[in-house]
Amino acid sequence: MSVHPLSMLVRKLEMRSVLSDADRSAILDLPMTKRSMSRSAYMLREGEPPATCSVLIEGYAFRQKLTSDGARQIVSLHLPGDALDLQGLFLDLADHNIQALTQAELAVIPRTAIRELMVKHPAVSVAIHTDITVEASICREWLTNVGRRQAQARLAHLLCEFAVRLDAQGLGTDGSYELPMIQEQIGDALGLTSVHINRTLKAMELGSLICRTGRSITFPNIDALRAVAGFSPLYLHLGVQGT
Amino acid sequence: MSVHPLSMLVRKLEMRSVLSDADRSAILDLPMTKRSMSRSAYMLREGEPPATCSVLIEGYAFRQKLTSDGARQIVSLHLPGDALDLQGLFLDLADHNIQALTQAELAVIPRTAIRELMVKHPAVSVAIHTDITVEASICREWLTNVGRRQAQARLAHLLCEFAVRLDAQGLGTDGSYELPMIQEQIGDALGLTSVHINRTLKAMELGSLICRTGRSITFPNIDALRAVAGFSPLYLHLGVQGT
DNA sequence: CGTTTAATTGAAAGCAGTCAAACTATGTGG
DNA sequence: CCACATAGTTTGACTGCTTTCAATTAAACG
Repeated sequence: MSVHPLSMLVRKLEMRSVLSDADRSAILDLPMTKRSMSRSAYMLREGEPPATCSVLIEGYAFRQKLTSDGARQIVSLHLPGDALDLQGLFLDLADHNIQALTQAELAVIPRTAIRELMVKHPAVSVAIHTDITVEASICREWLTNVGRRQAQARLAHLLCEFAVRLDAQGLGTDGSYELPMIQEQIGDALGLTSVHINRTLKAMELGSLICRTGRSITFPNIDALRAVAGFSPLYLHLGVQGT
Repeated sequence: MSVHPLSMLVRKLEMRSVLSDADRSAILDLPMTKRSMSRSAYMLREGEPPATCSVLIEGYAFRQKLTSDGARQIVSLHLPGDALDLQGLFLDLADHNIQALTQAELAVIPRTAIRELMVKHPAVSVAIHTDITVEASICREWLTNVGRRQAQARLAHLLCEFAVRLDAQGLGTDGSYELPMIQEQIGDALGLTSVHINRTLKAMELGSLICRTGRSITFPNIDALRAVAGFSPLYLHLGVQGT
């Protein structure tokens, strides 16, 4: 059964906004070209005008900023079904880089097409703005995570968030998943070094908070993990199901 | 000469979006009630539905999140003319707290009035969404600041940002300003302790990056400060003037 | 297989945190 | 205007989390 490439985006927008049949099909009728990105490939660079807006069909991606002395901070993570850079619709120049985290498949949509869609379908406009706003909320939580939690809690928090978001996109595998990031990237997302990520993972394993086989992680006691993280999913704005 | 309370908001929105005379006066005609907030008073609490949307007329405010073990992270700072919680228009529950940083004057506007305004005036809608998006951009930069810079660069970055934003709102006093935060709040914004803020301020004073008299700060060499911070104002999306 | 990339581990150093005390400013009531 | 209380700043000594540097092992890839 072949699924429409944008159906996951529709699904995601409908988690937080109400769309009519007309809205739905207008989204699915958006003009788009498919594109494959290899691991680490740049989809957008800081300082460039965001020409297009893509939706992740398969694989993972992240946004990233570099400081003047070359350090990297990952500022967001994207799952299949996520729209990359909807915010670029409102800004002339990108303030960050977007990169493929794994080999990825994109649906590339012209900015103008989305703009027109938003004018014709106010509900879609609201849905898109809601999505942008939720992303901002996640960023605030990440800031809190990096600014105010220690390594283990920070890492636990990221793992909890990833689990909830996978579930929300219908990609959940119940108590276990394949983490698409190498330890250096985890560090870049959490404001830590890869070496310390390694040690922290080991410590969490020792504490029976996680089990690892390669890059696949299992959570024997998700409640304990949430407690360590101080995780509360309110900021993901998923409604009651995200509890 | 008495100025309209919302004129600073209009000014701010026009920095990044084009508004017609009709758009401008529609904003100025928004129904509102004035309200005074004393220092530290809460304007919105996490978990609550955001009932209204206020604009800061005078004084300063900040957003803040608390972790489960009581630590606080300040996630944004607001100057006179800033709209507080425009993003609340799209979410059912607040994911953070908003507090007055100093004694402050607000124009409180009903959510519905803004919603109606946005429907009738698409340009205002775009301006508001642009504003929300820029706030998200600032959050990403803060995340990078906290995650990847050391104390002195982190603090220097905050000081640079504050200077540029004051200028942009027409509140600049050229090479010097009164910082509205106590050292503990600076620490909460930067993911550091108040003690360390104190020591870092002292170090920067010794290094002739800043001069202090009470809470007023002067910048004898703003270029050196920017260099220490690795500050680039692109993320504020002010156009060329923010360079 | 050999090569590259990533994970792991150890030892040492450093940045920032903690705790506690002293000092200064600010504000209030008498 | 003083005395006192409170809030905020400053400083010292010590601890500790995280980084750095370097080397080793394991995994992934062509």
